[in-house]
Amino acid sequence: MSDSLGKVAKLPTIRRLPVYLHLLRGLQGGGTERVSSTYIAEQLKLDAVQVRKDLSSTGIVGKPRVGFEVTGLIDAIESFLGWNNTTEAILIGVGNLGSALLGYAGFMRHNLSVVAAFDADPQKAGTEIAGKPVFPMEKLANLVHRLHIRICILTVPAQQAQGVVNLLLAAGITAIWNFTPVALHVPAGVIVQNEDLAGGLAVLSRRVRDAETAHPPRADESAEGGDDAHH
Amino acid sequence: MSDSLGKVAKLPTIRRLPVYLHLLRGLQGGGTERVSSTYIAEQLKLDAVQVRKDLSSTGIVGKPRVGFEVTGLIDAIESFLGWNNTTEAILIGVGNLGSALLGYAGFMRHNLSVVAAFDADPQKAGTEIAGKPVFPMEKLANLVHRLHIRICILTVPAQQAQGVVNLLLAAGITAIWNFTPVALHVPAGVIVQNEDLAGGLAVLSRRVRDAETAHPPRADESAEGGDDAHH
DNA sequence: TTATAATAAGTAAAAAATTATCGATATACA
DNA sequence: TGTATATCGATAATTTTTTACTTATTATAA
Repeated sequence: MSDSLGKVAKLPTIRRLPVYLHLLRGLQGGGTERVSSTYIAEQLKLDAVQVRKDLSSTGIVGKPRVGFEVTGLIDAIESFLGWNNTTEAILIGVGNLGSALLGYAGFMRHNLSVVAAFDADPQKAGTEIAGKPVFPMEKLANLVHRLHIRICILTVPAQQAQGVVNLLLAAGITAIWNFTPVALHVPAGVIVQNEDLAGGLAVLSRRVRDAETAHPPRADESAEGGDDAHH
Repeated sequence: MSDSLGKVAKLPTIRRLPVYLHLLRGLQGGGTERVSSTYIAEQLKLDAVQVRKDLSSTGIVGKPRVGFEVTGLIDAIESFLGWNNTTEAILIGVGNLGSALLGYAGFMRHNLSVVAAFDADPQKAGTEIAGKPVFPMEKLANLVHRLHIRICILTVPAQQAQGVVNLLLAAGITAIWNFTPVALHVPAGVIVQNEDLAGGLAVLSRRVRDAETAHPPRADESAEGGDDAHH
């Protein structure tokens, strides 16, 4: 029921925290010092009670009639997520998606630093992408060991996913951010976070399909009804 | 309670459907004709009852002692998601992530076809990325209108997100797959599917942090305890 | 100093999602 | 032909998540 820092927060809450963080950083940049749950809820189209509950799970407390300190909130969320100190990670599979993630500035803002990339294609070894060196797979074990890397971003083709994971496990990786559609097989204690884009596309597709069957598309355009939900 | 095709399925179920689909396609490729919920659950580390419930929401029925027809299941899931006929979409913002998504073969497998990309940078206009033409923003309205495009993949920088969305709405777009961390403001009836990667990273970070506080990391490696959950 | 209004926080209720239980059915095998 | 067993489907129980409601606190202004 209690946690080392803040209370227990469940998955949907944790997923919303970065959204709050983004809004709060914007407010901070604009010089705002305090913010109410009501305001946040309005901006994010959420329920004010839910906002308060989410925020309270990070351990922060607000003042009645005043709201929350923007800076304090940001700190609380960041420390709750472990985003206040940099974590190093590697990335495997420098294809389309892998290359994009290497260049994705968002990571640094969230204090995940990709220190090296790997690819099975010998052509890619020795090159740099977005300033990150790409190594051949043979160097994986050594480098992971030497730098004490724990986290790996996995962006290899589906066919190779499990094979690569076996190498990762042998090298000592304990957390995998899995962008492949494969259900990875790992021993207990190894964290796998699945981030298959197909899931989001499925939800979008279904909602589009529902909207269309509700009011079939005609030659002219239309834009009413339906609903805008969060994932 | 009932739907035009299949029963109502809630978000978590819909998110799992592509995972089933991936497994089923693999089985189909291997020549397997029938599969049981028990087997699927085992492979995907899910509960067999949940698998049956998920599948039943697509309208398919299985046979006791036999299981489900692999091909029938694939068809059912695809048609439930609207993935049996191609939908055309555009993409806006040809940065790192946008370029990657343009080249992401996964889309075609899911019958979402990106027919054109747009970018505010005039340098990029006229080029091609992954075989897709990149146009300047001025051509947006005309092209969307002419091709009756409804769906847009949004991969622009956060600062420009809402501005671009306003253009999209004016052009007649009714569904946005939003890869920015911005809470978009759209009128009722327009579908926004948020796909911020920060949410997944937050869950991963928190799980790593939890695992570390549970058994603090020492100089040597370790890999026990914890749990491997789906998002 | 007191009244008022905005807001947080705690408690309770409702809804959604997951997991468990049980009966029915179809195949395999004696 | 009859029996055993794997599997589905439906119902129920549990847990999680969201929403609603009530109480308490604090700044503001009369």
